[in-house]
Amino acid sequence: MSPPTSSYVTPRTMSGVMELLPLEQVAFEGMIDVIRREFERFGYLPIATPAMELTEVLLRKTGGETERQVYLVQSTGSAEQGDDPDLALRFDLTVPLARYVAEHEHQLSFPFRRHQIQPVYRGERPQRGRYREFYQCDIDVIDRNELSLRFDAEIPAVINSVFAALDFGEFVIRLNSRRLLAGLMEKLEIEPHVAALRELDRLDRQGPENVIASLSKIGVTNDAAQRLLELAATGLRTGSDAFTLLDEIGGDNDLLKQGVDEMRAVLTLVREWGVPEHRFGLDLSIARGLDYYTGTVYETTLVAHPELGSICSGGRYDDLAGQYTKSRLPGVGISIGLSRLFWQLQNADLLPAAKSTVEVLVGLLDDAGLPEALRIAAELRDAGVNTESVLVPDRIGNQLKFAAKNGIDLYVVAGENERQRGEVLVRNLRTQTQASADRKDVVAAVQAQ
RNA sequence: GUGGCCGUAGCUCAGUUGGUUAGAGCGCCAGGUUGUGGACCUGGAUGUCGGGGGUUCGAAUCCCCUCGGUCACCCCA
Repeated sequence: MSPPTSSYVTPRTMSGVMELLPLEQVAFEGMIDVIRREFERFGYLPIATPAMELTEVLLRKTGGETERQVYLVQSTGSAEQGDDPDLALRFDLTVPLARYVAEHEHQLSFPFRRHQIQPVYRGERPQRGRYREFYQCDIDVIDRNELSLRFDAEIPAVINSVFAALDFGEFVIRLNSRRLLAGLMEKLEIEPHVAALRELDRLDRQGPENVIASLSKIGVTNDAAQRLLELAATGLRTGSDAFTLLDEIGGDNDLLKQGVDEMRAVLTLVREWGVPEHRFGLDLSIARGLDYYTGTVYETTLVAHPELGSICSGGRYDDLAGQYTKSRLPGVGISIGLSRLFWQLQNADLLPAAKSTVEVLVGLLDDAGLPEALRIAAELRDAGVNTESVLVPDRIGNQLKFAAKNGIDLYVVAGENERQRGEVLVRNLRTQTQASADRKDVVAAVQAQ
């Protein structure tokens, strides 16, 4: 890529990674702050796991598909010796969690609620809004032996608080049950459950004709496929409509009866958790491709932007850490794909105007004013105001331009004129107003803005 | 991993059937304004036309290879 005559290497990142400019980074981290705050309001504790795991730990559970997407890690020394890579980058936060809980089971308290906000890595062909390194924001609850269905309802309550706080418009949490779907398939005499679930999950992308065709390939009769899709086509049912639909499905077999009963209980509990009726419902087309889900599954979409797809999804798994321990550790949780969500919001122009973490720029018009400028800045910092100091005098126009370009709303300066009068100038760039204040009142004048 | 499309300035692109020193808008920098920002005006910088090879008197333009990007599938956040 770089010309051989040039001594420079073209500065670039690999494709499929998200690197932001400072003001974008401020917005991104602002979202993380909100998400973490809401997670912690519900009692979820933070954990962090290493980006790398031992290959044998990471790949124990997975089938061929995920294995293909895992980045193997190896030191050059190890490679020179011809060793196999024994390290790999995590591709989600759930598998590391399983290892973590199994490893530290006896130091943890159950039910164990944890949140984890870290990047994960997938060796995929990069695509629109899909990354090879991206942040996941996960919460999960793990318990021993049995995990009450009440936790299945806590999860939507947390999601509700998170997205209400993020304030990107109305959203809806779609719930379904893998057990219920399995019961339905038993009723319709659809045999390979997992494969059929995956086909169902592709309904929105592939369209009904293709899904029926694929289903017939795995031995599902046309009639059964038709009836399955009819049910899936009912789409989202909120409020009492959800319960009506559950009544209609009934309970022709034990599995179906259990699934319907559980779903009924979960929906009732979500209501009791105080999630508004219009923000959650039953959607029989939600299947989730991941095969470790066994019960309730979730997907969340923005009402005004269905094209963005699911911005938060998860579910219940009856035995999270079966690969690592004899203990039976059921869990339920969700993951927000923050990098993709951020990219989508940015693209849909849904992010608020960029704002700096710097609240005040203290200007400098002449060298003689430096000591005073530094004192003013120190006073502001002591008062808890993030303050950036101009250290080399420049034209005031350039300083204001700098503040404006960098999302700083307030500009404070004590030039020669102000210093003689014992004043400071406080300019608000957003309201385009300014006023002089007594030098001693500078902190109050800034805080009044 | 499979398949399609595209590579010209930092970005979006124009470049007439191959024909002199390759252009525009936006952005960037400077000045207009030695104490007032987003507007306006003036000026400026930046390209081995992704790289290599070939055809030709002549290639950004045609051919081959290669690298990169991108989209769809697979899968998923």
